[in-house]
Amino acid sequence: MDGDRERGGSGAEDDAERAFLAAYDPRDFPAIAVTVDIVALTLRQGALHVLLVERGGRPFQGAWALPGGFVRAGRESLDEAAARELAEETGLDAAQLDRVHLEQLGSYGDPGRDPRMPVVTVAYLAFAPDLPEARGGGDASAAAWVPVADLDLGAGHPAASRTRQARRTGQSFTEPDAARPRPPEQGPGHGTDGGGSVPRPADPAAVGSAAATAPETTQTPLPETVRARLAFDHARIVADGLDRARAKIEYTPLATAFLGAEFTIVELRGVYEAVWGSPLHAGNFHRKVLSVPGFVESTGATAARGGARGGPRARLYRAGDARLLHPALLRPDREDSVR
Amino acid sequence: MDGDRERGGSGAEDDAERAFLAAYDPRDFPAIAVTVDIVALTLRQGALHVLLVERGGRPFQGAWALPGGFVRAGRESLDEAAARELAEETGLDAAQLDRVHLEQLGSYGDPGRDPRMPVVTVAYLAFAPDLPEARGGGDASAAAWVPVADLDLGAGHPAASRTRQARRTGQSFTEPDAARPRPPEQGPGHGTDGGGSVPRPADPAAVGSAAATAPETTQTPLPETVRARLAFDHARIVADGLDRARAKIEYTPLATAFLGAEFTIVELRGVYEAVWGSPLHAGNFHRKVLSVPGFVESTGATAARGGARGGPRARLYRAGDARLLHPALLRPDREDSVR
DNA sequence: AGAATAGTGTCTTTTAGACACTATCAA
DNA sequence: TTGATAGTGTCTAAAAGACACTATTCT
Repeated sequence: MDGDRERGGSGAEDDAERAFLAAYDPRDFPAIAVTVDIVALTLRQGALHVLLVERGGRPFQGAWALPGGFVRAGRESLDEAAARELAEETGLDAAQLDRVHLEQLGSYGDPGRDPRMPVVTVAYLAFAPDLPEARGGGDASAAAWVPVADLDLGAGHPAASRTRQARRTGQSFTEPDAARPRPPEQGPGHGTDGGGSVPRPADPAAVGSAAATAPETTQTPLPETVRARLAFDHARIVADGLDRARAKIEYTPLATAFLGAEFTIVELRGVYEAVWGSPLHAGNFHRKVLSVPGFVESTGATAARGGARGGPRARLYRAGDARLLHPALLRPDREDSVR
Repeated sequence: MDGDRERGGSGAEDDAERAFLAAYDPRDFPAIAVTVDIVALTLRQGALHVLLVERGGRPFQGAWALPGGFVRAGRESLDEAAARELAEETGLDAAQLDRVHLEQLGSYGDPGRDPRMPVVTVAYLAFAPDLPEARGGGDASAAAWVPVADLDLGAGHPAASRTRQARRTGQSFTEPDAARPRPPEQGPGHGTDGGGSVPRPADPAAVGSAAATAPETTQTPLPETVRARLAFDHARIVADGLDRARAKIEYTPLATAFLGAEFTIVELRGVYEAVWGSPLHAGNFHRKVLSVPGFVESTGATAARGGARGGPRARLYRAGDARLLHPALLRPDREDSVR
């Protein structure tokens, strides 16, 4: 439903329609502020990072929040607003933005989520290749790519995964998210998606090649405040975004959106390991990726040099033309605990 | 991001925070009307139906639209607004509503989607068991369950599936949706979901048992106007909802939400066939459903009578406690055309 | 009696995953 | 030279799907 449907009237001639619209007063209707917020994910040094901004104003002054802003009513679509805000916050130009995958995540409008007024935010999820350091552009006092592992997303675990699905079912998580079953997506509202309680540990410290590829270059020492909870309900939005990302790379080739135009299978595996938070079998992963039609296509070239500590030079690939992976790359570790 | 972050200020003491909020004027911010619209699906006589209301007022007077209405700013969550509107439109009480699955589908806010003013609608998707005839309650002049097959959802095909994903990629659909690969979900905005262009036809007229179970009881002769395009962008929202529904029953036990508390495997198969629009192998389906842990559990009882034209009495089951199906029931027919 | 139907058995193909192995390259 | 690494081969188990078959019930 859109707008009212109370006021009657009969006869649907164009003239009457035009007259009606001319006499229409939008202020007769309840209004809510509408914003977009972006969960922008990227890989830096083999670890998953999310773009956050430090709030310059109240409320939650000094706290970290998702980049975003008001939708320009009637002048842009929600998608356009999200792209615009992402560009403003990252300083990306149109060409770079083109390489970023952007999709709607869901809307959040609980009363009181913003203490000032009713605000509905339409959250977006972005997958970006490694981007230049965020300039605290726009109106944020600072912007930074923050390792997802450093966030406290509300369930008391560092890896940040179990969202309200898990909380809803009352299951207690004793393991990081690698053990979660694949959650098909859905809006943030209701749902039947699982959270799995899984007994078997999957050593998160040993997330193989992702970490291996990256020497101990501790970039931007992260502000203490990041460990504090995010502003508004942004912790939940980020958690939902991570859930979506983890599910999405199972069925789509979107993992390639985290990489450059050309990449090796090992780098691609690094994406999956970083997003899923668990190591994958190198040999099987390699064979599987090549067996999915349209996932990647060979460039014929090979990487400039071999593995970090030796080994043959890896072949280079670029993203294929598939929009869906078939067969899919299912997450391991969901045991049979999908109940 | 929520609300402004421009106005500076330092020091985050609680008193200052309170003072700030007291002095805050929400009218400083651009406002947009926010509504919820519900794509409510159910099965009637073995065919998938969607709940529509006839618009009593302008614009689109006399056209069919999704049920929905304004969100009561600050007084209810989006989920609550959707549940309220659904109850109002169907006349369901709380107990019945409890058996309806409701989840957020996505938000739609293109400029001009409502000719009167900027409106963002948060669409919801509902799966309901066969409900009493919709009373044109609330403010709609009429409400009716309309067979999805009778809708013209914009791509020139009766089955209503290919959405803007297909249009975006410029693929031309020559087949109904049975041939679509499984689309992982995503918001309505961007995406990489496929639309598959598939050569092999899957006779949509022969949707086996679903139709077979239902004798030729042509219910409510459908108004001519339904074949006209839906109001606003509701055709696209319905198409997105159908896509979501088709994907969702692959990985979740939500197909049971279309049935009563107790059901037979054959009835469950009818749900899949109606939603996917293609016949399934009875024997394999039966074995597969029973092999998925937590999908259904036996009640011990059997149906009152056997199949319509003979056969043994089917056993009765109820929904199990699984939130996800593992292994999933993947849609057939996606060929290898997932590219 | 005849026909349709619920449910099971069995076989083949595909896919997932474990493991072993070779060839290549960095240090 | 040593050791890590890219990539392949092979085997087993799980799952998908085709087909045949039995037993039960309606007309």
